[in-house]
Amino acid sequence: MSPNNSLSVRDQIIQTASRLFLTQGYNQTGINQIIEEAGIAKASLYYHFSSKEDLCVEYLRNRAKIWREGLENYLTNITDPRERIIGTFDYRKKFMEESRFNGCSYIRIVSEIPQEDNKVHQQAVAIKEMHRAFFQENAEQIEGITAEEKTDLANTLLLLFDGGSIECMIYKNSEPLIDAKKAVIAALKSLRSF
Amino acid sequence: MSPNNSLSVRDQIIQTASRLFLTQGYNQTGINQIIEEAGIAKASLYYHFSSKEDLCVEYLRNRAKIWREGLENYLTNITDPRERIIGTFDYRKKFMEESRFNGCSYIRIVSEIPQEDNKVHQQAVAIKEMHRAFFQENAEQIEGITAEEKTDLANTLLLLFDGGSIECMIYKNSEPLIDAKKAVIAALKSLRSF
DNA sequence: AATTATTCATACAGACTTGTCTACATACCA
DNA sequence: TGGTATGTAGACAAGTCTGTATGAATAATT
Repeated sequence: MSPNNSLSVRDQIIQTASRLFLTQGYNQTGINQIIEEAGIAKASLYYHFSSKEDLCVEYLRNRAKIWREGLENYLTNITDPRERIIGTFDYRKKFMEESRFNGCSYIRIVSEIPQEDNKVHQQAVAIKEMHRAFFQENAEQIEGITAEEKTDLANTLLLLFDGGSIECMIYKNSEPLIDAKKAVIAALKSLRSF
Repeated sequence: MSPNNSLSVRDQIIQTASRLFLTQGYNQTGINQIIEEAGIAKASLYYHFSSKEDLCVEYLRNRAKIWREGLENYLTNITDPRERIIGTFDYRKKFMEESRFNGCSYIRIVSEIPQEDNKVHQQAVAIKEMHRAFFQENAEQIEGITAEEKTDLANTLLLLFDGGSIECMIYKNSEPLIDAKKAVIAALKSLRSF
């Protein structure tokens, strides 16, 4: 019975909160604006989420899920680890464009909430760990290079991924991720086995 | 006549605001906390700065100045552009350690204030431009490579610089900047002239 | 010596914040 | 038919925030 669409109230809250957190920032978005733009009652928000922090944790989980599922879908049928790595940067570019260059939710949140004992902060760091693991796994599947080269490659990929994501936000265009992809290809080419 | 030291009231405000903006974030730091911890009156703050935003702009300018002067000093007597580039990552590591891994003020501020028409946001982007120009200038001084290679190198350096800075904040250690330096050396080595 | 610049302490306005509560309506399920 | 889950509207508490105002004291400068 949502006014706009067929989303459940809970999903309507998550979707509106995501849009506002991304375009305005977490601390500059109030509960009152969320409920107003979502078209739901305040009591409904607090029925589904125990606090604004809790809502933010769910927002981060949801963003991570959208990224993960979208990436998996994008990389379907690509098995070569080098191609999967390059494809990840292509998809990141697409993801950032679809988010209107506000997309790196975990960097944004860690910037806004630097306290390590905060559960929102911790959730953001956990998402970062997911990205690290992804690159580590794919680097490990590259054959003909040493373990050290694999680790170095994974670290470099993560740096280029984060740098590209953050610069997309700063410059409001996706050039940095094109540059990052170039650097990734160069890094892969400099490996012995390529 | 400051209680703690011999700083002027204005410098005392900047210093306290810098510490709090970095450790707590801009939006989670109130004017009242700044004046209390700086040991000055509220009227004194508004005598020197017309608003909190204005204070934040000065904070960003001051951070950029500290970085720029510290880097120039660190690179004294180093003329080879490759060595200057590598030295920049060494100094970034040092800088981040001294800032207790909260140091990338411009990324933090853009994350907190994503509105492009905001003067604080604009000042942060201006700092980023300074970094871009620095890498561009040094890349251009490398001899024996094409103009395109110079541009690609500068872009890669900026990505690794930002990625390393942000990951230092996320992981609260300087490993990412060690990794970034490694990647920089690899990128320089892969150039024809090296 | 007189003027101006700087600083103090503190009260206050006005708007905002998150979260609670009341009271009621609807939907589903047993 | 009765109970539970989910929803609405909106008032309210209790605190936060930025910025202004008042009125006096001290320091620097001319």
